[in-house]
Amino acid sequence: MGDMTISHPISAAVFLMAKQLTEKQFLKNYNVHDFDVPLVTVDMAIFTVKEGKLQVLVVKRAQHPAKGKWALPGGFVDMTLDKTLNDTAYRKLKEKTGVETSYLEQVESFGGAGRDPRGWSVTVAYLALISSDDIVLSKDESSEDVTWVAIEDEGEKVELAFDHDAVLKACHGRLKGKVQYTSLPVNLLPADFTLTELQKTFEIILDKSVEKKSFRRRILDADILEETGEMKTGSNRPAKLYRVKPEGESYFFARSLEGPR
Amino acid sequence: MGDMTISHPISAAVFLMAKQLTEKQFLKNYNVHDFDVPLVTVDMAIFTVKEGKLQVLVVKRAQHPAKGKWALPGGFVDMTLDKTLNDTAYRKLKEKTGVETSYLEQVESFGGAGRDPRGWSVTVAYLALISSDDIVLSKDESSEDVTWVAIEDEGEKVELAFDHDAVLKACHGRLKGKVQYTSLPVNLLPADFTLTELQKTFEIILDKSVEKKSFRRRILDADILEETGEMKTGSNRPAKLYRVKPEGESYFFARSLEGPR
DNA sequence: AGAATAGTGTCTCTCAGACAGTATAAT
DNA sequence: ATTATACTGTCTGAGAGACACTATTCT
Repeated sequence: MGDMTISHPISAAVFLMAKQLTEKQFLKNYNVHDFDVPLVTVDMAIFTVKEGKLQVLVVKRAQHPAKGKWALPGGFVDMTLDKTLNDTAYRKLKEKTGVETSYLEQVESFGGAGRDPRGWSVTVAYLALISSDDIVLSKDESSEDVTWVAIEDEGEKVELAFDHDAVLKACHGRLKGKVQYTSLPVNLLPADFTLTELQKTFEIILDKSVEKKSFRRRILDADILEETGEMKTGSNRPAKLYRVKPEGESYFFARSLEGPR
Repeated sequence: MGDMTISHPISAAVFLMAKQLTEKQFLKNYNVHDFDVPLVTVDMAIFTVKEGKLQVLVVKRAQHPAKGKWALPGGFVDMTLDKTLNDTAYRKLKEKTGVETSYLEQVESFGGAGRDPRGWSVTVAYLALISSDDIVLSKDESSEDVTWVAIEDEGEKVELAFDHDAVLKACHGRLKGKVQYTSLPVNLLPADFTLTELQKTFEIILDKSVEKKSFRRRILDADILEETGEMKTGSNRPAKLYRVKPEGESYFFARSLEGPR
């Protein structure tokens, strides 16, 4: 394809013409390719709790750049498929995990000249939470491998391509922060769960223990769960099963968990 | 970060070649303009408190598209001037207000096919807080007018171009949300201020009154301010002047302001 | 002196932490 | 019966709200 780029940032001709045109005429003459523009991607930190650990999904890149390196799943906005950035995020989530519905939240955008060797680029980072039950990992032509890696608190283990260490850190930070004063972790569990399971999930993310009575009081008083009527057996005393009430997935508490005195 | 998706937008030729190339060769052949890419802009909600009201800076667009309409200040990332998105934001803030340092926070990115008539576009929204003392408004060739408009809570008055109503709403929402549990409003005041002035600022943003004693206890116990030693005279009893300690500008409280019982 | 604004004393209320106690299952 | 897990009772303490009180300046 011929390179018709005019150097940064706007051609003088186009600029001057713009002045006396109607909007319609202006748009007719407007061509994105007259500019140097950043690349735009969406990258995701898809978290789950598995084997008692908070884990994040990474893919091994099958293609340049950073071929063979681990990275957060993501990709270019597809201007034909995606009406919004959220669409891109949902599409990527679906492609990698098969999951349709789960908690999705935009975290932060990273942009700069140095973060991708292809040039000035912007990535919009998303955070996704899914139950490890729901997942069937699947790779596509862009990744030669997909796997979960545990987040060992302070210093994630696998080294990631591009600036994905920073992206992951931002997403992990957001998750940890919000767990202090929201009910977010309900989105990491299957539809029905016990209070002990929920508490364990909080503890894993916060990487500290939570006092049982306070926890139950807090969650139950918030009135965001309802009993399913079923019990979970298998351990010793059976435990009540709960499910999230509609709208209960992102309750905000007025007070943060404070941790031990 | 991006994998090379085959479908639109990449040319099949480039894609096939990529497969057996080294990264160096790949990058040599890589050209941003082979793709249809979104436009990327930064837009800002610059807030200040003036005349007892929370106000936001808007500019009247001097050029297409949306010529003659009010909009949030912003513009394209300048790939030569800006090393990161934050640089773009700082540059825009400086251009419009002359302010160098103030509180700046990335809020959310908005992307979609319909939000700008020039095509699929992404804007990274930033929130800035400045003291109304520091400002000298200045327009440039992109705006024919610049002004402050009061945010009349629930339903901002001036109608904004593009989807800037939504962008402003997101920024305003973030501000209001964080004022519940942070010390953010200190960034809206001049360097030295009294506790009453600070309280008033909180009240203006929250659009509700705050109890005096609780407020002073909360702020003082947080240990984020220091006395300047000076007093502010002019009203009746003089008031102690305080300034923000280093690192005190974004203190997080463990409990939210709760409002009247 | 009276008005206005700055600043304090102190009570109540809510909710998190602590921790011991009770309940119900598996073995 | 013992053990393991689920669940509760109830005390303490931190910090927010309420509101009356004192302090210092102005007119």
